[in-house]
This record gives sequence, structure tokens and C-alpha cells, in this order.
Amino acid sequence: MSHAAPAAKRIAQSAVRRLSLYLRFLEDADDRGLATVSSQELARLGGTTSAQVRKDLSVFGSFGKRGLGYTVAELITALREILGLGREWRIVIVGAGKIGTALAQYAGFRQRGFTVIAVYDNDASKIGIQWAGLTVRDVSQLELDAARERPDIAVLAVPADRAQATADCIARAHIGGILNFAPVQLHVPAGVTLQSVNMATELEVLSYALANRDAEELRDQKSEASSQRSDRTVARGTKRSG
Amino acid sequence: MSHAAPAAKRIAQSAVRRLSLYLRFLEDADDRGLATVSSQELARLGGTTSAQVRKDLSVFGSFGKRGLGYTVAELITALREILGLGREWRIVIVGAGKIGTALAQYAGFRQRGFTVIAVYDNDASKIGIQWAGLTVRDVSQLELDAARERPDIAVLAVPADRAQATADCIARAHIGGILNFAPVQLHVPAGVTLQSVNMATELEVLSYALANRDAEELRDQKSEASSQRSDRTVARGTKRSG
DNA sequence: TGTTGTGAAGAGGTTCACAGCG
DNA sequence: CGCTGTGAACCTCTTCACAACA
Repeated sequence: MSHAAPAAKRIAQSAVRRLSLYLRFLEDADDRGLATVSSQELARLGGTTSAQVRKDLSVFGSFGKRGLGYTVAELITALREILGLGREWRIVIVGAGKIGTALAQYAGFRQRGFTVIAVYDNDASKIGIQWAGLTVRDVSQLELDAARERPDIAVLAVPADRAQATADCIARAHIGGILNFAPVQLHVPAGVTLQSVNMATELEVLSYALANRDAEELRDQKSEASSQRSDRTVARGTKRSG
Repeated sequence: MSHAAPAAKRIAQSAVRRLSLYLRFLEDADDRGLATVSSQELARLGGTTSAQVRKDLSVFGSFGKRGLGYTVAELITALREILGLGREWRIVIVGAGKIGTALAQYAGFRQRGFTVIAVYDNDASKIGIQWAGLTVRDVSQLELDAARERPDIAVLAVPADRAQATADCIARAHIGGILNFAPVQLHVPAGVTLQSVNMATELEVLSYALANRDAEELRDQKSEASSQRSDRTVARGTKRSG
């Protein structure tokens, strides 16, 4: 293997999430002036193992130098390309309520090539208001506007009872991706990629973990005793993160 | 097996997420007056298979009636118990910015036994302001307050550069769970359960999916041709959701 | 020497398929 | 007869362990 042709691999969603994390760490490292970073370092920051980091990257090519690690700048470029961040993604936010507003002003968007091109709502009292250079538009214009402005992703931040209808509208507008913040399970036609963030579920996962913490701890103690392995690094309070 | 003793099973996080979804569907079904529901129905709503639904539930006991399905009311009770929703969870929100405010007013909290008992910030201009019956407190009081009020979960909604320090503070306050909305990977001591929601990652997962959509579709076509299996139900636009 | 890249082994989660029961 | 509950098969992701190499 040598330099990689980062196109279209079948890879687990969890792996994509890790790649996104690695990219963030690398950007930090770059800011701090580090030139190279090892898989072990990335593993420590991300709460995985160095083997996992190397496997994740190896799917797309060979980015490291043996004995040295990965050149920060090179790996950043590669990961951006892999994650599809080499281009601009045009976003519309649908729903100008609390969450929609918060999202519209989220600085992280522009930094990473995501441009918010419009905000929509169906509430007449909100339509026309200016926000950070954007005028809130009537959601009934969405389909028409989209034909012209071709947004790639719609961030859905409307109340639960409007969410499916709005998603249908987004699909009709031929917007290929939805990031849904409404606490409902949306059904979208094939060809629309859906990603949901559900507060209720996140809280319930926490609730489950807390309620079963004592039992977990007992188990963890037993298994931790026998887990001082070779390559291994890490060990945080608890798993996961996004 | 008969009625179940829903305590402390080792189960995948993905399974917990599905249980949370099932609970939501069941509550809907209850509202619509349905008395029973089959695993196939739950599968259709949640985008899985009926076998998956049955497996998920079977870990905790036998809740269904053969030939009939699951009694909605009974399964709701069981799932609430399993997910640890049988009790009140006391939440503090740390960070009274856009996101913090939006979350504080999120109606879904109280519905499911999560009570917001306080909001904190470090910005003098925000401290003292009233929101929906809660006064914004100085975050420097958090540790002291927590000793008295014993919150279970902290929702972390501060800027990225303050997030780790704030998480440390939360850990010192002996709050056992953190739901983190700051776009950084937090490191917490053992005994603190961390759950993160990261907009940047969610967007990048979407970005990856959209950038590789054509390749995915080719693969999906091939595999879909040979997937008209027995028990199987479902088939939505795209996988996942929360 | 230090660290990558990777085949092979291992774990863990999902799907199958059918016996069991209402 | 219909639908659940579940062992077994299957598959996917993770971890191991080591050869390759700067």
C-alpha cells in the first residue's frame, strides 16, 4: 500500500465517528504546533486502542511512517477528504425556535465547510426576522427555493408533531440529507440520508447506565484485573462519546 | 421464563437505544388506544427486524403473549423499569447560553421523570436572571449546592474551551452522569458516566454518507436483491436514528 | 529502535429458523 | 394458527501479535 485513494469504502458508522474525532484531535495538535502524532496518542485522546486507530485509517490507505507516526498536516488533509469535507455543504435550518436559533448561531458550522444558507419557519410572527445575516423564510417556500439554491442538508428543528410532515417536504425538495433534532423516529424515502439526535434517548441511555452502575462496576472490576495487555493504552471513566 | 426481574444486564448501548425507541412507540400506541402490539410492528416503526425486537426484550424477561404480541401497558411499565425511569432524575444545566436555554425549556424532560432543578453560568450578566421558575446561579456554587441538592445528571452546555474544566468541577461535585453538548472529547474520572452529543460529528457522519452515497447505492442494490427473507420486515431510506 | 500496517483470532451483535405456547 | 422466545449460525467489528520498515 502507499498513499491512498480515499473513495467509497464500506465502513461502520462507529468508525466514521472515530475518524471525525481523530480529525478534531489532529486540528488541536496542529494548533499546538505538533508535527507528528502516533496512533497511541490518538487512541489516548479518543478513548480507544492504537490498533483500532491504525485499523480505522488503514481502510483508506497508508498514511503513517513507521517508527514516526502520522504527519499531522497530511493526516488532516486525508481525513478531510475521506469525510467529504473537501467541499462546501449547503445547509438550511428548518424551524426557528429555540433549538433552531441555537444551531443557526453554532460557530462550528462554517469552520468545517458547512454554510447555513437559509432558515425557515411556518410561524408568521417569525418570518422576516433577521438573524446573523439571514432572514427567516416561510417554510412553504422551501421546495421552490431548494430547486434554485440546491441545499445539501436540512437541519430539522421543528416540534415533534410537525417533524414527519416537514421531513416529507424536505424530501420533496430533493435535499439529500436530514439532521433531525425532533424527538421522533422519522421515515424518509430511499435516497435521503437521515441522522437523528434525540435528547430523550440520550437521557435514557444515561438513566440506564446510572441505574445499573453498581452492577456494571462489579463486572468491570473483575474484567479489569485481567486486562493489562500489550499494545493497550487508555482507560477512561466510561465509554463512548460522539 | 416468566415475568422478569429487570435488574442489571450487560447489554449493548445500541440495544439500550432501541429500547428507548420502543418505549416511545409504545407510548404513542397507548395514546392511540392500542391494547397490544407485535414485535413486527415495533420493528417496522423502529427500522429493525422483529427478531431484533424480541431478542432485545428477551434479555430482561418474557413480556409477550404468544400468538398475541405484547400488552402495551405492561411493556411500557417494564421498559420504564428497565431504563431506570421508575424514579426521578434530578438534572442541572451548566451553561446558560443558547443551547443551555433551549435545553432548559425542552418539554421532554419533565414528561419522562427528569426534573431540571437548577441552571448555572459563570457570566455575571446572566446570573440572577429568572427562567421558567429557575434562577441562573453562579457556577462557582455548583459544588456546594450539589452536596445539598444531590443532582444526578449535569447537562453540559458551555463553550468548548471551558468544557473540560467544567466537567472536572461536575465530577468534584459528585454528580454521576454528564450529558455533554460541547464539541470536545471529555475525560472524566471512573464513576462518572459520560454521554456526548457532538454536532460536528453528526454533520461529518452525514457528510461522509452523502459524499459516498453513489457507491453505497450500488452496493445496496446488489444486496437488496437477495434479501427477501422470511421473518424480515422493514426497509427505510437509511439506517440509524436516535 | 519505535511505530505502522495487517492477517488471524476473538468478541460481540444480529439474523435465522423453529420449537413452544396461547 | 400466529407470534413469542431462543439456541445456533452468521457476520461485523475489535483486539492481538508480529513482520515490515523508516
